[in-house]
Amino acid sequence: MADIPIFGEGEVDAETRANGAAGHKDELRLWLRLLTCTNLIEAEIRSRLRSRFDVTLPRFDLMAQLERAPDGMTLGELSKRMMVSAGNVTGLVDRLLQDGLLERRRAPGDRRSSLVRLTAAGHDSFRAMAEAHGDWIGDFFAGLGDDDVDALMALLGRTKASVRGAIEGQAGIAGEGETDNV
Amino acid sequence: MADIPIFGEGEVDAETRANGAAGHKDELRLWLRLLTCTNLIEAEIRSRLRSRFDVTLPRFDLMAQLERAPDGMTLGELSKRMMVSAGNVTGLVDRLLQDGLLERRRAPGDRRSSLVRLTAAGHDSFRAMAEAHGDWIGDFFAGLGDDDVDALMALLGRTKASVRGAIEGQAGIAGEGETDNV
DNA sequence: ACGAGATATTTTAAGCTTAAAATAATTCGC
DNA sequence: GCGAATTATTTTAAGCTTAAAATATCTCGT
Repeated sequence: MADIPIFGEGEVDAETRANGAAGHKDELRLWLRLLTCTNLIEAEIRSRLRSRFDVTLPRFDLMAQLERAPDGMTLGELSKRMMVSAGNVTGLVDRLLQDGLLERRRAPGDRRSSLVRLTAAGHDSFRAMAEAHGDWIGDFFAGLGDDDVDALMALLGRTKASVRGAIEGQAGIAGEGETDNV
Repeated sequence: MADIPIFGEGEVDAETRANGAAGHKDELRLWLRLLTCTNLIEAEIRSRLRSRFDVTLPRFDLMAQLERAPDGMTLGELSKRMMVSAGNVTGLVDRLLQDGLLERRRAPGDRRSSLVRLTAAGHDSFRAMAEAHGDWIGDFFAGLGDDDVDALMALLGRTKASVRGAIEGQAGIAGEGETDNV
């Protein structure tokens, strides 16, 4: 098997070869474009955070989660919200503690877990970064009109739902109750 | 400075606080949604590649670049196309060589660089993965109609242009000649 | 109160990633 | 040809990331 095309669809050969047998060419191109957009933005944010604030993106993300939780948050909750592993959070928190941006205390009712929150320094530091970050994002999307932004939001909302459907309900459990938090 | 709101825009307070002073709320939400979609898909691909093919996503990406270059490609070219650092490619190539999926030879006219390409085993291995990969992508976007896919492609195209404009031409060099390769 | 299972976190091992410094080879101007 | 600047790659140091195993604690049924 191999050399003989099963379906004849015009210029299938070269395209299908990079594709697998089924016809997912458009979706594949869409995925690559989505990935390119995200990587482009993410790399630039990463680079600016590093050069202008000497901070990594994961650290910024963690601080962003904490900024609206004045009473602190458990590592487990951070892990869930950031969609990263628990071990990852352990390391990030360690390093932020060393930098004096976070403080940690035992959780009141549960000796297994602890709460972390921003220190005053951490809060100030984050506020400065967040302001710049917001401006950068504004600039990145400045070439889109309000209607484009709305349309993209809607389409990405459908995309997210489609992906979640494909991942979770392999057999079709549709109306997920998950709070969207993004 | 700080406590006194400069503009009064209704429910500004809570929103602006997470936002910086300017009004980038919608763009910020758009960015987070874009990021969520991409992360969702990427994490699932990563997980399936690992569990079903025992391969990492960077390795898969590298092999994908090589698949259409039967005569091989330099590490520098791989670095450019994959949009990762040169040192990164060095390590990936090393590991793929060890696994027998790549072969390496000196570049004909330039003793600084070398060419790598897929071995027969690497090619076979990639083809199997690429077929599954294409199917997964098809499933992830199955909830979108053809019109949605087209609309997304177009909007993401504009987004990419907007971001590149914001990054490169800080002062406005618009019509970049770059081949898009994605 | 006991123990089984669940939950929160840490540790470990391996790999990915980058920026910056180090090597090595090429190109180009003169 | 010589040397300076450029280019290709590797090395290094630091941090990010994950899955899986290990700890510690909690919850619940009985």
